[in-house]
Amino acid sequence: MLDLKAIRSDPEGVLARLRRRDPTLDLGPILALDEERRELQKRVDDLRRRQNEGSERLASLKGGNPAEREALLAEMKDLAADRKAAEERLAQVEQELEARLLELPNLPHDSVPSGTKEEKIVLRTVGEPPKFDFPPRHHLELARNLGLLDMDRAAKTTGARFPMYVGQGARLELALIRWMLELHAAEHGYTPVLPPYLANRTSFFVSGQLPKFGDELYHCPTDELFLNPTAESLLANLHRDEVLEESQLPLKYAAFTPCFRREAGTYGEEQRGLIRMHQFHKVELFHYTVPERSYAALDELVGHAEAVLTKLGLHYRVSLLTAQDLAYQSAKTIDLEVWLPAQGRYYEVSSCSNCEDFQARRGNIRYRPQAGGKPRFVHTLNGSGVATSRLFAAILEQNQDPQGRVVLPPVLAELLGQEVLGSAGNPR
RNA sequence: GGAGGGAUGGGUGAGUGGACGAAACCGCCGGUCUUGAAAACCGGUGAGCCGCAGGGCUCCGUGGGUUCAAAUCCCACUCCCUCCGCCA
Repeated sequence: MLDLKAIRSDPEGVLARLRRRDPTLDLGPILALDEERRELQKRVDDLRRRQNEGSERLASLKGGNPAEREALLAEMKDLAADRKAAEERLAQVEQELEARLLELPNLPHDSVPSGTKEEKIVLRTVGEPPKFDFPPRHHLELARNLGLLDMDRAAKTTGARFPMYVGQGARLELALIRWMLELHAAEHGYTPVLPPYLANRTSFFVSGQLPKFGDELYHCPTDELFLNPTAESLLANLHRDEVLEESQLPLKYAAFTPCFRREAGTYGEEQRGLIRMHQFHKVELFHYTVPERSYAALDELVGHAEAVLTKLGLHYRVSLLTAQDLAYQSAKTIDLEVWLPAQGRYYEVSSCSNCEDFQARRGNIRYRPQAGGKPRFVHTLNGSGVATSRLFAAILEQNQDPQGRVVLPPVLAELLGQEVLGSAGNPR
């Protein structure tokens, strides 16, 4: 949520920044509603004041002149009725204003380039794409042949685009998850979290999925709960309505959850294999920081996510998203994209964002400055560290051999106790 | 699922219709004392809206209601705790 005061004090400036992200955005209705709200508020305040004064007089009049008392009582009844009417209109205007404000996305940071999704800036490329003297196989083919995935039976039990990891596939997936969580906890100073996988409506308003992106969420209407689409939603609500001490900051959490997304729409080739699933696994990193530190924290966060890829020896690149490509709640986003040889392109496995005070404002998450003064909103950052269904796909494709086996990177070979997937003795 | 209890400021917690934005304690800030710190003592210290300001207004889980007037009375809901039942 944007700061209404900031909008009011510089509407043109705010609008210009918003339009870098979406040229169709408009502030007119919000400004008009704000104006109306303030007028109504003044009227209600004034009626209230008169009522408060009358009440005091009435209390002091006890046992006094009955006629005077009677007259005052009649006057007070009118006042109460007027106030009630004004309050009702005020409530309507406030509701409308709130709804419109909740629909506005965050302002892009000045360091974010203008442009469309396709115009993102590749900041650096790490490692080299592996060279194959044979046509690299698709991870789906590799996984099927090696008995790592059973997509057909997943389709039978659940439907298309749900993964079923089996055998060594299940072991590999779990090993990756556990290894990433340990890496962030032990080496990067994160507190590990296993949050609930469902959350209530309020939580998704705070994180920004609602009201605009409800279509993406799986909804359980009997209990009014939603399935977690990313642990960001949960972690952004951990300290909702709290006033933290500055000395506690930064708070850094690493959560593992499955992620559930309806992915309404079609995505062509991405629907094949593990690229775009309704359910995938992700270790999510989240920071609560003071505003002054949040952009330094973004760089650190990207580094923590990158460590996963470099330690696995994967080829990937780092991109800065343009204003039009930013997620709704983000002021600046840096993506990590891993190379999938069979597709001949890079796919996002991590998206690291600074949401500044956008989520903090929605969730009323503040901290008390050490130097004294009023509580201020914290800045929140999130990033995948990283999403594993795609990581799994990249490991298979980048490490395949001519026989269709997978030579595991040393880190994973140690975790699984074997160097090659598909070698003799591999349970099928 | 059944029965009961509860929700008050950064924290604990008192407060059952009119001077209550709210006792007390803790925490935090400032001061006295001290070479310095601690302790002790003194003072200050909730959040937000409107206004240039004086100032006004709101907020005691959420939403409604009663009343001239609600933290306080009534209704509904949410969450937490205890006990019983069921269950991995």
